[in-house]
Amino acid sequence: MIDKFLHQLRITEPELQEEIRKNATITEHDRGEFIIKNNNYIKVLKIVLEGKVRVYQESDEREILIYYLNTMETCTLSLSACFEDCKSTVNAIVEEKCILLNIPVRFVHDWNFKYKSWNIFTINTFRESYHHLIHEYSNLAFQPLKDRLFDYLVSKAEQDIVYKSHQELAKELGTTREVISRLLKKLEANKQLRLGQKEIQLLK
Amino acid sequence: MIDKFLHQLRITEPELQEEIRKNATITEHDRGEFIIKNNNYIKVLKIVLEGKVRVYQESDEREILIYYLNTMETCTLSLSACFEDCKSTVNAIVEEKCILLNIPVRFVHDWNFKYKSWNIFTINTFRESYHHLIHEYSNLAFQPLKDRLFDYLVSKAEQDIVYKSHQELAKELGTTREVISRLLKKLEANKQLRLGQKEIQLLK
DNA sequence: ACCCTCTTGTGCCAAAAGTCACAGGTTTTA
DNA sequence: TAAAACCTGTGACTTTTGGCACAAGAGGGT
Repeated sequence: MIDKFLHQLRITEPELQEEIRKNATITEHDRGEFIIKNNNYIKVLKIVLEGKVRVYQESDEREILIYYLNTMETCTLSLSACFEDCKSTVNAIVEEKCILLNIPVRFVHDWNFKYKSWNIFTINTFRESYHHLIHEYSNLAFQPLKDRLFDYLVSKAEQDIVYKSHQELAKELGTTREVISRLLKKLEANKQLRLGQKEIQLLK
Repeated sequence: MIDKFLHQLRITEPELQEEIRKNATITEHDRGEFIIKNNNYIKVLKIVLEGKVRVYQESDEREILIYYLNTMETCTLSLSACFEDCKSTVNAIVEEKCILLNIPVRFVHDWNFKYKSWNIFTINTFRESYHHLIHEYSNLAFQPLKDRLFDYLVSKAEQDIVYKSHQELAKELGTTREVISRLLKKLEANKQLRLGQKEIQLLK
């Protein structure tokens, strides 16, 4: 399991491989479990070896998706916290049963200047996250919700089907269930999709 | 001028100082000049030694502020581009006459693993920008425009006064001039500020 | 079969934000 | 100093989004 991770991230230095094996732990988590909670200190960097984690911000009853962590991805905010002790400003919850690699923060920090491949990993994580977030940011600023919803469905579809409830979509897009229901109805009337129970089929 | 920069960023390695002096150029730019244009390739990392630069995204007639670059700050997106050749997705325009330090991208990339202080500079730039952007993102998602406007004024005030037109505020907050005018009127009626010509005085 | 929870649909109304149109200031500049 | 360009205010209207209430359907478990 770790080998696959080392390979995918192109971590080739034997010393670094050894350090990771020695200092990292592997844990399993079921759907619904919190990996990171808002306002808690971050002690370990978590890398998703398998499964899916949803990272979001909340405010009162609303939520908004920051990003999903898929296989071989790490939480950029945790990574950031490795460079300066700080509290989390987000929540992370397991969406699909997952296996995590946990690396205590002090190593993450040291390795950055010690191992070239770790340095690249760090920089790339920041870069990709930053670009992704800017993109989401301007979508949020410029696009009407209807478009954001449709784009989101397209991006999340597997074989043109999205298996999510309206409530889940609402939370990911930072709005309420009724609004999503109505917009979906409009999209259906527009023949852009077909609605089922917890199942949205994209057309064409 | 460069010395001040080296000192502020705690760049202590003599070799790196030497490299910067040798390879970087200094340029001056007047208000209104474009530093970076959307869709252009990024060839040099620009660091603001003096002055102020506004970095924003645009869509049709609308704009939205990504961040301001103040003294001794660099454009995170340019920094990112140093690690992979790519086009800019933003515009950067000079707001206050400024002096820039220009470093060709290939150096920026190499120095990251070669000089510890440069590595720290890079990581810190990414970290701070990322946190800032997440903060803006959830404001955009959760806060009504009226609150965003007021918070923005507070953050931009010098001695409780903001010297900006409604049009400028609209562009920075991603909305239209009329909306800003009306919200400002409400805030004035609410005794939170007093309106003048291109001048908004915050009260209390 | 029955209960409970989750899911979806929708009517009605309110608030927030955007658009269009126009009028009268102020500042810049030629 | 007169024209042009920018700045502010505002009425009237539309669209978008949100909040509340209620009803009906689906699905799971005991």
